Amino acid sequence: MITMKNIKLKMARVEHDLSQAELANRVGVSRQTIGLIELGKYNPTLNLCLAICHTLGKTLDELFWEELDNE
Amino acid sequence: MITMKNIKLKMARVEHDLSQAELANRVGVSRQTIGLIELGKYNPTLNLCLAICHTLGKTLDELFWEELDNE
DNA sequence: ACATAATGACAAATATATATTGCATAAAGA
DNA sequence: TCTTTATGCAATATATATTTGTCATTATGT
Repeated sequence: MITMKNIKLKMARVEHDLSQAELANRVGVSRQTIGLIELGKYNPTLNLCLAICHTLGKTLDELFWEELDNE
Repeated sequence: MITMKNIKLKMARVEHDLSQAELANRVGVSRQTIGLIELGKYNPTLNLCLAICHTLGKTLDELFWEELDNE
C-alpha cells in the first residue's frame, strides 16, 4: 500500500479549477477518497480511475501510469 | 456492475501463451480473479491492473481503456 | 484580524474486491 | 475411453476500498 503521491492527478484537477470535493462530486465518490488518491495512500478501483479520467479529459496512462518516485 | 468482456486482456494473455491460472500466479492473485476480469464481471484495483500490465508488457490504456461500464 | 474554503488526518462503519473451496463442462492427448 | 488442462459458476470467508463524521491546519479573501 506504499504508493506515491499522484501529482499528475492533482495537476489535472487544478487545471480544471476543481477542488477535491468538486471532483469527488462529479465522479461520485467522497472527498476523502480523492484526497487519499492524490496523497498516494490508496489503491483505487479501475472504474473510479476511469471516471476520474473521463471527468478530467485524460487517459489512464496520463493519470495513473507508474509514478515511480517517493514523496 | 455489468461490465464488458475484456477481450484485449485475454488476447494479450494468450499472446504470451499463459493460462488464466499462470497469469494469476505471476500477478499474485487467484485464478478466479483473472477469469472474472476477463469476463467483465469485476472491477479490479489499480495496483492489480498495473501488475497485469507489467506482466504482459502492455500499458493501462492498451488493456483497460474504454471498456465502458456503468457506475 | 476575522471569516471561509481547501486540505490532511483519524477512527469506525459499510461496501465490495479478492481468496478459498468445490463442482461442472469442454477440449486435447494418450 | 480415460486423464488432464482450461475455463466458468457459485457459496462462503477475508481483506481492503470507500463512506461518514469530526477536528486541525493552511491558505485565501475581505
